Parts: sequence; structure tokens; C-alpha cells
Amino acid sequence: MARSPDGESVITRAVRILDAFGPESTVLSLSEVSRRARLPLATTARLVKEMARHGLLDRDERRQVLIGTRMWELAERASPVKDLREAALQYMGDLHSVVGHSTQLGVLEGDEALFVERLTAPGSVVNVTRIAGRLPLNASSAGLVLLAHAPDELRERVLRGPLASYTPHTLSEEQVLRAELAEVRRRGFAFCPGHIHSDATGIAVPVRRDGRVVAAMGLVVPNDDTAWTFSRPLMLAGLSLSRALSGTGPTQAPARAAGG
Amino acid sequence: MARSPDGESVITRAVRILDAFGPESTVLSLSEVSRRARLPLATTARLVKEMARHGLLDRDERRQVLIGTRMWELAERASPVKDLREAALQYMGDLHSVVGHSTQLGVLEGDEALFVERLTAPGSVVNVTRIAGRLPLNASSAGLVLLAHAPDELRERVLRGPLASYTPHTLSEEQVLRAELAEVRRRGFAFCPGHIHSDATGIAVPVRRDGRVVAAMGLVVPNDDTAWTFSRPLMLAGLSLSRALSGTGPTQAPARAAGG
DNA sequence: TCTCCTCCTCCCGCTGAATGGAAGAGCCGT
DNA sequence: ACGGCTCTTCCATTCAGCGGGAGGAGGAGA
Repeated sequence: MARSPDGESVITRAVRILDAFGPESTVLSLSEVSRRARLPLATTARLVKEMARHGLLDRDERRQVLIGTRMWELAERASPVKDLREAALQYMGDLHSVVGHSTQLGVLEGDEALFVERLTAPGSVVNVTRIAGRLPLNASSAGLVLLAHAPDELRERVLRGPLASYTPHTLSEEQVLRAELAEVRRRGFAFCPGHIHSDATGIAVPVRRDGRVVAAMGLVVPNDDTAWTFSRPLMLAGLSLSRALSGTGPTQAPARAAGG
Repeated sequence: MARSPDGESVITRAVRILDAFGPESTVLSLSEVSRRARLPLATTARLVKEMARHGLLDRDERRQVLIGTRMWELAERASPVKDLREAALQYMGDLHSVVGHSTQLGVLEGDEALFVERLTAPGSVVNVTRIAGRLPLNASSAGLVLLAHAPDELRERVLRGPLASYTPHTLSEEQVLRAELAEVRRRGFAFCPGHIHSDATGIAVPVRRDGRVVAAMGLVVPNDDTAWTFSRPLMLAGLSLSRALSGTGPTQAPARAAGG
């Protein structure tokens, strides 16, 4: 939408600039931003200046660029995720203290699972998720739950699209995945032994607000015979959280179907 | 910077749209957004559509507009506030469990104190702060600490500017405020009995990263003779948190001086 | 049922803000 | 001193953004 050769709107470019930052790259030089965002340096400089003027970005004493506090404020003040996290945190805490393994909460964002909250157990099995981190829908237990209850259009798109694979156990074939999604819906939870890491089992249940699945709460436990036993407390916690979310809040946490 | 009569860039308008949302207005109709952002309806519609395309905004089944999850992700993934909150939360928790009153963490953002974390005590005295909420620098205890250690340019601007007043005890005169800031620096904490609400006393200490004040940790306790006694545990918690923040992290949480 | 109102989307011609190559200034290590 | 990096500034070009207004959809009231 811009008069540039590649035809992009200012907002697209601004998002690309914000996207240049990540957990491993919180502080970037202007040219690093330019390279990561694939934008001409002059354009990057102008946009960064403008965004910094509004506090979306910040520049330290060395003129390095970082995400601004205002960005956090705008996102936090009115985000539906905030309600969800606050409501979920106590139930996640209870669950975490009972089962003693990593507990996490994921929502559907684009065509992936976005993890919005996590409680880690010291010395637990490997856990690749992190707050504000993403995992493919077909590979993670939370992703399977979200995918199983997603709008048809999104589910079909993901099923047809390329499916990520972490281990030999990852569900990366359409028919197998399709069958498992039906099983997840029937059984009420997703059970993923070794799907992401061979030593870990992911289990996840749907979290509903007024009947609609808005998130998935999950556990990461050791991949052994006892893994199944964690499904019952997890399901209970999921039902409790769903009950707490339903009926009261005017705000709906939407499961976005629209892609990029 | 835009060709519109009022001369604003696209980014300015986008921020104005995001600013239309708040804790009391998380879900808005398009025309409400248009009115709050003071933008023509057609312009608002176009920008909202574009922003929703990138997940910065979302639209529910009734076409109502709300903040998108992507917004939260972009802010959370790389924000310096994230580090600060995560590091602070355990010390705040300890403090909270020892003193049994509301505990909060504020940073300097623009010309105000922005509260980024809070632990509330059930049945505690009134506490007007909320997460992602703001208070004037001269009125709140956290604000006084931040102002006392702010760059000269910012401090002088605030001192000269209009000073908010909540109660007769609010420091709303330049000379009184100036003297108190010196006292805050000397004494090491801010003590604000009845400055915001006559029943409550705010106390706050600086939180430093590598010597630089990056935040203020505060308590809200009853406004009585015992209030002073809370200053010592608070100072201790502040020193512990500062020590935990210093020396390790590569990221600096910048105290923005530039205004809007 | 009809009217009135508000809500929203789409159309479309105008125009000046955004663009990005290039020039130049600064900084560092060799 | 020099090559290689950084970043800022300049400026002619031009198309993305603009927003008034038409028109459709939906809901409340009569």
C-alpha cells in the first residue's frame, strides 16, 4: 500500500520493525533493525525516529534501539489477554503446586499457538515454551487443543499446509493429525508423548469462555508410564478456570482466525 | 506529517487509535474509535482494517474492535519492562507477604509514573494504582522517587509545569516539592502520608540497575503512626532487588526522558 | 409496515507525506 | 592515514493515504 517498489503500507513497515525484536535481540542498532526488517536504512531511520517520538520504541544513550515502555502500556491496558492471564494465574498456580510440573497457557494467534503464561518447575523436564513464545499448532499439546476447536477454515488450512516436525512422534501427516484432532475433541484433552522432545509429554485441555474455546492450559511432564495420571487434575483445573471465565466478563478473548 | 489538514503521520494516527482503548473500554465500535481518536470515520475504518490485518487490533463477531493479541506479543517478547517485572516479582512477593499491604512497582514513562506490577492485599486501604495505570510524578510516592532521580531537564520541566493535587497534603507547590525531592534523595525513600487519599500513606524506594534508578518500588499502608515502620523492610527489599538487577543483564531498562 | 436514525463500507479524484538513493559526517580498529 | 563500518540529512519524485459523500444494512419506534 505504499508508493515504494515493494508496495507496503507504513503500518506494515512499523510492524516489521517491531518484529525485528525478540527475546534474544532486545537491543538493536539502527542498521540491525534495518537489516532484520528488510527496509532501506534511511526509511528505517525515519520510522524509528517517528515511533520513538510516540514511545513505541526507545533509544538508549548509545542510540541503540529497543522496545518502548509505551508499547507495553498500550498492549497491557486493554488487551483481552490480560483478563485471561489474570484469571488463569491462580488456577495455574494451584495446578502447578499439586502436580509439580511446568504449567502453561496458550492461545490461538495466527496459525500458531502463542503462550501467554507459564509456571516452571525447578529441575523439571525440558520445556521449550516461553512467555510470548510460539509453537506450531500440530506439534504442541496446547496447539492440538486449539486446532481441534478452531474454525473449520483455519483447521483445514493448517491441515493442508506444511506440518512442522520435531521428533518422529510429532503428528506431521494430515490423516494422522485429523484423526487425533477428533480424538482430542472426543476425549477432552490432548496427550502428546515425545511430540516435541522425546523426554517430555505434553498434555493440554481446552479453556472455555461461555462455551467457546479461548485458550489451552497444559502441562509438561516426564515421558513415562505415569504421564496419563496428570490428565485428571489438569482437566479439573481447566473446568474450574472455564467456569471462572464464563458468564461474568463482558470482554471476549477472541480466537483470531484471520491469518497474516 | 501527513497530507491531512491537521498534518499527522500514519503512526501518530495508529497510536491515537490504540490510545482510544483503556481498562474501561476494551471493546469499541468503529465509530467509537473514530470519535475517541478524533479521526474521520473513513480514515478510522481504513486504519483499523490495516491494523487488524497485522493483528494489532482484532474484530469480534459483531465487528467490534479490540486490542489484538499480536500487540501484546510484540510488546512482551522484547520489552525491557518484562525483565524488570520478572526480576521484581519475587522480591515484591516476599515484601508483600511480610508487610501484608499493597506492593507496587512503577517506572518513569513520559512525565508520569507508570505502574507495571502490583500485588494487592485483601481488605487493604484504598489503592488507586492499577497495572498499566498512571499517576502524576509529584503526587505519588513512587513518582517522587522517580522524579528525584530523573534527568535535570525532565525534573525542571515537571517542577515548572502544572502540579496535580488530590488532597491538601499533595505536594503541589514548586518550592515544597523541590525541597521534598532533596529530602527523598538524602533519606533514600519517599514518604507520602495522605498525598493521594487521606486514609493511605505511600512509601517508595528507588530500584537501581548498575547504579541508575530504573524503577520505584512502593507500599500503600494505612495513614497512622505505624506507617514509618514499613520503610525499613521496603528499603531492604529495594536494595535486594537492585542487587539482583545489577551486573548481570545486558539490557538496560531506560528511564525515558523525552515527552510525547 | 414504514420511517428515521446510526452504523458501517466502499468509491474516487486530489495531493503532499513518505520514499530511498546518495552524499557526507563520525567512529573504530589496524 | 585508511578502509569499513555506523548513522543522519538532503531532496526530487510520485503514489498511498486521505476523507467527503453515496449507499446499504440493521435496529428502534410509531
